Amino acid sequence: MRKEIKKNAALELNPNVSVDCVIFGFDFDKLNVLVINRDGAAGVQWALPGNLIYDDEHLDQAANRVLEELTGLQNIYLEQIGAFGDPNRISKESDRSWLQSIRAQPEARVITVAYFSLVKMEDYQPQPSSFAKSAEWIPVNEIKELAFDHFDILQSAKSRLKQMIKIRPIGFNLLPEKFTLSQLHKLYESILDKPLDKRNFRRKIQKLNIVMSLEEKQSGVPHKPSQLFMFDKEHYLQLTQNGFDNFGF
Amino acid sequence: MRKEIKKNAALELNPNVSVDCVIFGFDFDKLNVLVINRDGAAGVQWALPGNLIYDDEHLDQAANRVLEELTGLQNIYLEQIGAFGDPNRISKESDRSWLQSIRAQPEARVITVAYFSLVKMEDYQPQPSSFAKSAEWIPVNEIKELAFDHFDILQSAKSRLKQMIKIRPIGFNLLPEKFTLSQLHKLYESILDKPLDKRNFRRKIQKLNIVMSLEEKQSGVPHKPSQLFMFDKEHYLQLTQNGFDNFGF
DNA sequence: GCTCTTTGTGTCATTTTAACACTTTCAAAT
DNA sequence: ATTTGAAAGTGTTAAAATGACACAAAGAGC
Repeated sequence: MRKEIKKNAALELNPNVSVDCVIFGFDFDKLNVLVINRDGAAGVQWALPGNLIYDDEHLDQAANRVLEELTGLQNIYLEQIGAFGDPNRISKESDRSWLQSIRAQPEARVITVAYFSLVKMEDYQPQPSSFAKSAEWIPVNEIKELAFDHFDILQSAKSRLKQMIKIRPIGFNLLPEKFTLSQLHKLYESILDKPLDKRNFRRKIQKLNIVMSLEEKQSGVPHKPSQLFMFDKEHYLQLTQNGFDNFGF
Repeated sequence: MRKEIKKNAALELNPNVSVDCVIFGFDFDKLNVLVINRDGAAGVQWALPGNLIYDDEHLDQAANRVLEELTGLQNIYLEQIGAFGDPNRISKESDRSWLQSIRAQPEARVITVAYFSLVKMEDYQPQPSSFAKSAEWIPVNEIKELAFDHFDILQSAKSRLKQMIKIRPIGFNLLPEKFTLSQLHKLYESILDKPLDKRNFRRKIQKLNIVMSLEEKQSGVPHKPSQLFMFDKEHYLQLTQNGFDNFGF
């Protein structure tokens, strides 16, 4: 009988726990984050996509759900950053009133579990004016403020990404299937936020054996066309499993 | 007025969020974890110390509180691992009945936020039979099972510790103020779970400039007495702040 | 003074890193 | 057809880091 009650509760939101996603995308030039906007009194205000979890839902499931509800994408690289739970996280008045409009219990103490995810930007171009909430890609470095404690979460996400990319070749999730080494190079520079020597970078990547050069070349570019590469899943998996200490740039 | 209500709620436990602590200690030979025991039908069952959070409490505060309630220790190194929230985490029958006995809402969906902490074992020796719950240091490698999802949490804690110790010199939190290089050496071997060449280890540590050799030597040991060292806070802080990429063993 | 146990130390061959500049290839413009 | 602009691609060298390896020194206990 207790079980029955729980089953009925299946579709109930847990008022105390939410997930928020820091969704990174790379436009071949810089790192971007997908944010949703709300129109407030003081102009546009950005927030990370997120929502309360359902009572019978895994945290990872909830994050995937939020991601899919927003972008329609499935099977996306997603990793937990951690829990954020300052009881005073809703300090700004604008945050308060926003919550009033979307939550059944706007004053509840909420712990949020943050995730970061890596998507290929080509896979999702937000429509300029979609229905409920409109989303937008914003360059990471241009973001100075976000709702709630989302700016802190973003900072954590950035540093976690920085850390992870030195340990595992997750950067590939941000690139299309075929890419050039220059694009990969630029990607690493964007994430690590510092210039990397071109020749040393290429040497290091190639020695890892995680990229395979294709027969194909770029075309239509007004300069020497670049070799295209794919990444070598077998070696990649091996490396991610064995831990792979040394990607140190 | 809303505020008043919140104030009254200050002492209320949030039924949906708990913290659990993986408390590591080093006995100069191997890594240990502090677990609390419960007597069940099927013999002794260990669990990580943890509890529900209060509604007005920071997560970090809650973890510190749990740690202090159990050991009396304050200002301990503590770092969040992440949130664990399998809705089926209470699958074992023994877990269920235990919860019945300690929680007001034993069936509630609980998200737990896990922390790992590093303490000097000399600072806390659990009394063989303290009052409510008795705690015990158990060698990490001997732990095969824990209540709830605590075993998963322990695994995460171990791998996080492995990771962190390569990036920051946090190992010092596990040693007394004065220690020998052999002790430090053994500590690293225990955490990384592999042998490290003695001379190469010493070379590397010394080059980092985070240890200062004291004038003092070990005494009373039936072999050549070892030089004692302290760690150099200034250099340590510098290194932890600047990120410090390369501790790679 | 002999034994046991742990400390403490140096070298060398190999690998890894960082710094650095010029030629090639294509498209577009003239 | 030739020129121009823009990014691709490529190798060497000096310095630093790594990993492998063995033996003498110091004290306690007998």
